[in-house]
Amino acid sequence: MTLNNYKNEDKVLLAVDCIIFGFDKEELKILLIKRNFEPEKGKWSLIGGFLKKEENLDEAAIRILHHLTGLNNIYMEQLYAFSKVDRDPAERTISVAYYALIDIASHDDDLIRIDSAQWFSLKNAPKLIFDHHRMVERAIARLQRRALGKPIGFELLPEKFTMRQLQKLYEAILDKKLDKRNFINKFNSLDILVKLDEKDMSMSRKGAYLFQFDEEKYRSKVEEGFSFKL
Amino acid sequence: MTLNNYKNEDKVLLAVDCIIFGFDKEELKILLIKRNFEPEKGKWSLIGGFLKKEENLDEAAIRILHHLTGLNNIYMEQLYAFSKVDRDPAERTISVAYYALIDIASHDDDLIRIDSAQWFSLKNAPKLIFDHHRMVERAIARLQRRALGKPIGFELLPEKFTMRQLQKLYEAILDKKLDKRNFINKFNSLDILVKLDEKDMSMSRKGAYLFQFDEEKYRSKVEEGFSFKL
DNA sequence: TCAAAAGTGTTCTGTTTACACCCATGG
DNA sequence: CCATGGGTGTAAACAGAACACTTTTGA
Repeated sequence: MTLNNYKNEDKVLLAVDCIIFGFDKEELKILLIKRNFEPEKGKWSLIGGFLKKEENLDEAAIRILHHLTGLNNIYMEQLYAFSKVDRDPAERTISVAYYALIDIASHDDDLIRIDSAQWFSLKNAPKLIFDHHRMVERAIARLQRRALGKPIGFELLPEKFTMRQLQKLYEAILDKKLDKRNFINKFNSLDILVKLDEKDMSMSRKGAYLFQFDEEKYRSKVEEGFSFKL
Repeated sequence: MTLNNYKNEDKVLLAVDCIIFGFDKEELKILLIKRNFEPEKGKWSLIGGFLKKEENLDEAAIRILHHLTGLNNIYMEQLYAFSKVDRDPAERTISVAYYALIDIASHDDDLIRIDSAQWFSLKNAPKLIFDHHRMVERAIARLQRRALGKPIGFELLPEKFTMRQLQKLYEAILDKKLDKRNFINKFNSLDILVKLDEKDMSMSRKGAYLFQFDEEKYRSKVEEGFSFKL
C-alpha cells in the first residue's frame, strides 16, 4: 500500500546522442565531433547533449543536432536507450540514441563552418568515447532493416539522382553488390520514381537520366512499408 | 568552448513500464495492475516503476516486474522511450517501455497471489493511465514485426504444444486467419520443431501430436532472423 | 453413426535471381 | 575509334497462395 509521491526516487541525467548518416555518392558516412569538454575531451564522439525539463526527446535531439552542427530540418528517429551503469565515467547517465539520414552535399554549407564536426566513412571511423560504437552498430543494423522494409533515399539523396546513385546508396547501406537490372526493375515496380528528361553528364560520356521521387507515392509507401529483398 | 561538468544539466525521473503479453491457447492478453498510489490511484496501468541509480534499464525492468507480480526469469526487450513533457501530470517523467512474452498457464502460480494484477484480452482491455495505451499499441506493432522476422513461440507457449496452438498464437499476434496447411508447411521448412510421440487429447477425439522446439536450432534461427510471410 | 478436430499434397501464380550485349559520347 | 559507364529483357528456380478430402474416436 505504497503512497508514492515520487519523492524518494532517483533522478538521472538523460543524454541524447545522434548517429547522423550521410551519403556522398559512393559511401555511407557518419558525422562525428571532437568533444570539447571533459571527460574524454578531444576525443571523437557522436553529437550529443542533455535533455532539458521542458522538451521531449525528439525535440532535444533536434536542438542538440542544430546547436552543434547548424543542421536544420533533419528527420530523426529514436533508436534505443543505453543505460549501462558506468557507461559515462563522470556521472550516471542514460543516453537515448537517435539516428538520421541526410544528403551530405545539400547540407555542406551548414556544416562547413563547424570545424569540430567531420564526416567519416563507416569503414575508417575513429575510436569513439563511451559506448558510442555500440550505438553506431545498432544504428547500422536498424538502417539495414529499414532499407529492406521501406523505401529510403529521399533523405539521403539529392532531389534529382541517377539510378546508379540510388543503387550505390543501397549497396552502401546493405554492404553488398546488387545486380543493376534487378535493382532497377524492382525499384520501378514500386512506382515511386519519376524519370526526368534531364541527364547527369558528370559521370559518363553518355550521361544518365535523372529521377525524382514522386513525393506522394513515396510517402504512402513509407507508411505501409513493403518487402524489399535484395 | 563549453566546460561541461554536467552540473548544470536537468535531471529527470526515469520510469520503466512493462507490456507483458501472455497467450492462453486462444487469445493474446496483457497483464495490467490496479495502481495503488497517486496520481490515478485505482486506475489500470502497465506494470511500472522507477530506475534506480545502481541498475541499468534491463535490470530495472526485471526487478519491477518481479516485485509487482512475482514473475521471474522473464525475458524482456526494450521497446521505446516515451517522453512527452506532460505525460505524467505529477512530475516530469520519461518512461522506457519494455515488452515481454510469456505463457500464461505456466506462470499462473506465481501470479495468483497478486490480486492487483490481472490478464486482459487485447480486445477488451480497460482504459489505461497516461500514455500507456500508446505503449501497448507500439508493443503490438513490434510484436507483429517480430513474429514475421523471427520465430517466436518459445516464450509464449508451454514446452509441448500442438501445431494448432502454434497457429493460433500466430493468428492472435497477426490478427488474421492463416491457412492450416501452408502454416504447417512453412513452419516445418524452418526445421526448428521436434515432433513427439505424445498426443494432446484435450481438444479432440482424435488427439493432436505434440511438438517441442529444438532449442539449439531455434536459438540460431532467432539469431539470424528469417522472413516469414503469412 | 456422426460430430469435431487432425492431418495431409498439388497446382497455380508471382517474385527473385542469374545473366550478356548494344548504346552514346568525349577524348 | 575506343574506353567508359548507361541502358535494356528473358528464362529458370523458388516461394507463396489457394484449395478439399480422409482419418480418428468418444459420445
